[in-house]
Amino acid sequence: MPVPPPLQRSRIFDGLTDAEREQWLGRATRVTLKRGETLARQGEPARHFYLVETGFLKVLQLTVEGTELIVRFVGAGEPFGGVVALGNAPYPVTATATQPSVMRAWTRESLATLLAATPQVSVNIMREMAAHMTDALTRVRELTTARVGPRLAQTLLRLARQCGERHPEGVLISQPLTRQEFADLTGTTLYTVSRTLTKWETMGLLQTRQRLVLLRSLPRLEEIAGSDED
Amino acid sequence: MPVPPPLQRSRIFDGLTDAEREQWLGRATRVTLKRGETLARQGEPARHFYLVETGFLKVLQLTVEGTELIVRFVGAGEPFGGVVALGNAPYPVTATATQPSVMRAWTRESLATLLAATPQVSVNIMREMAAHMTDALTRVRELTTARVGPRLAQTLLRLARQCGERHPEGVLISQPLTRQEFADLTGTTLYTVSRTLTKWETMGLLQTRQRLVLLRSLPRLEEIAGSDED
DNA sequence: CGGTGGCCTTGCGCTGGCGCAACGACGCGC
DNA sequence: GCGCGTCGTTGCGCCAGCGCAAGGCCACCG
Repeated sequence: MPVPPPLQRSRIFDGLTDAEREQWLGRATRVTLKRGETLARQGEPARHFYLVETGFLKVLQLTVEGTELIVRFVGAGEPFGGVVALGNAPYPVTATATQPSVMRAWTRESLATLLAATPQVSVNIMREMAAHMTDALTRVRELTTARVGPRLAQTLLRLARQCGERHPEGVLISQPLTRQEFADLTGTTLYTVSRTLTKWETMGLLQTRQRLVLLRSLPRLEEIAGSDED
Repeated sequence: MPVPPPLQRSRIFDGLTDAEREQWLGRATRVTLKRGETLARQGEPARHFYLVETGFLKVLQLTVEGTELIVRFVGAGEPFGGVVALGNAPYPVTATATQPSVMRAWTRESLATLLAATPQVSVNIMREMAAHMTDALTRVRELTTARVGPRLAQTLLRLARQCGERHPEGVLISQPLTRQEFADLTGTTLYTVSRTLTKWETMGLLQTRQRLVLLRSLPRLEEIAGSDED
């Protein structure tokens, strides 16, 4: 049985032999999710470690008052729940499929066994986590120092890196996102997002149709992201 | 040679026998820092893993433009640099002593050897890191939703947890911090911090002398922190 | 003891961006 | 084709909080 490419290329398996990869994948079960279904709920005990085979997840944190924070998106080849499944803390976040998705899942026990056999993977998981940490700190820094314009530009560029598709006229952010979601990611309101995007659209920097955004000039967006103007 | 108490109690060594602890500490070297000296600089290769024996560190992230973000403080018994020392990424942050400090240091190589012998420690490190992640996300959420008042109250309460000392009239934040530092931690300006603290002082919620803050009513501060008023 | 430098306070004017309200566009189901 | 629900746009008023500028307090030093 051939292993699907995205899993082969997952950074989680960096430095492993093909045999070791097979060993991991042989122990996994498959979970399929419909659009909108939830994989893990904040507060529930973390029983599994997941890897996205195909699809896309939205990771949320819910506050006591019910407001939600979009933590990140998880695409093909990316892991979810690695660290918590090792300790015995509950999931600190909720993960929901934003499109039909197929996951590979390992139980805590399999994970422990496999990590003991191939310790390189735990280093890879930590590396992944360190990257998320850097991301989170970048967000904090931007929120405390940058104005809305640059922050929104950053958000667009980050999304382009995470789920951008090459397109004849630029880079298309392949995930449909509402204005509210852009606002949540940027730390502003849907009104300001709407106003700013329409302004940039008239300037020719990008193009929006429905919930999709096509970035037409990465350099100029990077310029905005780096400056303190919008 | 008796092991200093703060290290004994470090969460990093949870689940270890006394002998295993001794094994770790026997491999460590001691580093002493004067006030203001820097232990690790952002961008430098991460060669060591540290544990604070006594003292206090300020962890900063510097932006390209030179603005600095206070990431966290590290007190006695707490680790620094655990994850990066495992991978081969450079330090993502700078750590500076805010008072005379004594550290224990392990090289990458010792760390790898010791972790192989006592894998529980890597789980402990990950747990620690997960806590920092939660902290960072809490900060992001607060910055995007809460007003300055509640955020500042949160900051004070967090500091009280990290380095609070019982005091006949309340809890004293044992670290001297400038208004600018409170502002950096809260995501506001020194002006607003000053105004808010003086207001709370007249209300009897707290008392400031020099750079020290004495919290006199945790319940009322928690109330402010949780509401959307100030 | 007077000077110097670092930190804190506070009055004041200004504005970025929030958020209501009203309306428009689009897709979907019946 | 019509109605309904979701999402996006935009005019407008408003205010939280920023940041300058001026002044005060305090510690430290020669």
